[in-house]
Amino acid sequence: MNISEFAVIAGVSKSAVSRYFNNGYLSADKKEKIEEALKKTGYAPSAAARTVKTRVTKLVGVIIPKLSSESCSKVAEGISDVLDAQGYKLLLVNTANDSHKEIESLELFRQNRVDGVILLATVFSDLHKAVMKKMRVPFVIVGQEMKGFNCVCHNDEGAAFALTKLMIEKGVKKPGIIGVTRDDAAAGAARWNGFLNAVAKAGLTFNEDFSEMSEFTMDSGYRAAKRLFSHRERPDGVFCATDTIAAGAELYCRENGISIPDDVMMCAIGDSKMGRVAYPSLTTAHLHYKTAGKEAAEMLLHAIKNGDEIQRILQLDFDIIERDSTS
Amino acid sequence: MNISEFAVIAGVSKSAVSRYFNNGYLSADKKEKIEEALKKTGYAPSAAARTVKTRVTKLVGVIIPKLSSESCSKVAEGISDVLDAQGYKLLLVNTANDSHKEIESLELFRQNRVDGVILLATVFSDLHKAVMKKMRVPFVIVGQEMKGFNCVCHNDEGAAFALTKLMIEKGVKKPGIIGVTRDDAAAGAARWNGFLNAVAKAGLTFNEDFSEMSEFTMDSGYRAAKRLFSHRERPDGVFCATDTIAAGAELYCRENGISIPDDVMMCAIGDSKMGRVAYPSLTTAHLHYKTAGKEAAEMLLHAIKNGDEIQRILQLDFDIIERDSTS
DNA sequence: CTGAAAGCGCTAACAA
DNA sequence: TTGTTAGCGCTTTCAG
Repeated sequence: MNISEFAVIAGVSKSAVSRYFNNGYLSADKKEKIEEALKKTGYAPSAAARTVKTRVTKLVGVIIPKLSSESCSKVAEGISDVLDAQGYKLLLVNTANDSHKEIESLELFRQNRVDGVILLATVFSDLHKAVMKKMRVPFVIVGQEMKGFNCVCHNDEGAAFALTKLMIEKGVKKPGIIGVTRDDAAAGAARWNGFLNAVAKAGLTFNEDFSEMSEFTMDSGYRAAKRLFSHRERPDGVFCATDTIAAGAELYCRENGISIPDDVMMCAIGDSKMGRVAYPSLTTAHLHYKTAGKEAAEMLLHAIKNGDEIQRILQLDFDIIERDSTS
Repeated sequence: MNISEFAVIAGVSKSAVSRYFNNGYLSADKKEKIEEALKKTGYAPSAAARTVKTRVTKLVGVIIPKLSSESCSKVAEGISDVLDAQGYKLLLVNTANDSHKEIESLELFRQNRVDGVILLATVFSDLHKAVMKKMRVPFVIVGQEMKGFNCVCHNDEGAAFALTKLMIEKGVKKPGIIGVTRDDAAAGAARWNGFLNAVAKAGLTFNEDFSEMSEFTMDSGYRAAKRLFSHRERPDGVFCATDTIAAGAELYCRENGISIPDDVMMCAIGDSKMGRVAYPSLTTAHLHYKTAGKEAAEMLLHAIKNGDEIQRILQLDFDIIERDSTS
């Protein structure tokens, strides 16, 4: 059913119906008629037709690399919270870390005339940047700092620094690290830097044997720990890029009689639920994921409303949570 | 820019442009012209205008109660995987367990002429059912069985039964339970029933003191465990409705010198990451969340394509994962 | 294979 | 406060 048919049924004009759903410049009499007919017919105006006319969609495109990850889903929830409180709808794409899909999604968003885009960051190519520049709508990147774009990010380097410093203050002399690829600016590069800086600043020399690369999984963390502890000399404190990796590393230690924190301290970033439950419970840095999502959404809304050209970068601080793995 | 302006720039007719984006009933010459102009202008056709004309949206509405929960986000990921492989877009609403918001979302979906709706289930009111019936598009409910609707659900009762049976076979004589509200048909009622049936079938009598109610959080699980173990007599095996609850309960036990599995065995449903890391590692039932999401999406697509009137209920089985908490 | 033209469902002047 | 009317950007006959 369309507005004309519905208007006939309600016994009013098209305009009256349109006004009912918009301004409300309407007599009580007609209003009532419309409401009655609404109950009878279940008519709902077509958002598409309205969009053609008004050019407003109240749509925001959101790109998530991996919805099932704890951090991503928290950010997404934050975004959703503020966006739909403001009457915006979410067009959600889970790219599964496929950068080709990210580009496609951007095209999709353009066709759907989204009012803005929020992008959870992982690895950015030049193609990304080019396509992003081409979009004429406001953009917010979450989780990574990037020249020329609005960003909401975490203090990854600071958190890695603080955690490493903490271990050193607790007596660690031979710090080690299980990190991730530096292609990932936030979880990779920044956290490596924070770790390395803390080691240098403490006047310790960093033993290359005490560093391993890992994927973002427990199993990979487990295997990295295995490699790490296979050398004759062993670290007495390990910083892991993520809680998940640390959980795998703790598992390896437990299975191989390496005592945490006595033989080796351990800490990581993320404050996932896992870390609290792990044994020993994991010292970690809490990153405000949900808040990041909320802030990103608010930043986007601001940009949409004010057509801002000036970029903003918001960095959220972290909280260190000391638990048994460094006690 | 619209199709007419773009057509002028490309030096072809509107129709040619339209054909380019649809059939492709087009000479190579014009095709080339259009592609060139596309690069120059970055024109993208308006999905809304197309929808007004064709009445197809390729949109699916998805309602999630709590995006940041591990199980929900896995289901969502599964849904997303198959839906956007088929060119469908996701209109995502996180209702935060607010049933009022669920109803609103349905209205939103109707205005946006979604081709179908997937609803992650928690607690259903009559209002829900009424509104759902009113929608003229296919519907799939995930996580709960419900007469009159397509469903993809888990064998909650079977999993609870199997887990409880397992503990009893391992020597548990005084089984206890930390459950959730029966208003939740799946995580509540079904799992209670599975537990109770297993106890009865084993010829054991169930001591009312050995049952506690919990929310879906670790803290609540912790407190429930505290109450559970405050009686003079204690259970020697506890089934928890969810891994999260069990994690809280394990924490309580560890802090209070109650040894798992020696003093009390423990198990739960969900196979969350936490359970693997927990100490002792948690015996659990793996529910195929991501698969459920995929199946739901496929069921929906099927219904959309075939306009099926006949309801289907798909029940996914579980896998028992034995770990140290019942070893 | 192509272009002109009608019309999808709605909104927003405009004149009443 | 109301109804009439002219489009919004697109697709799709229809006649060439």
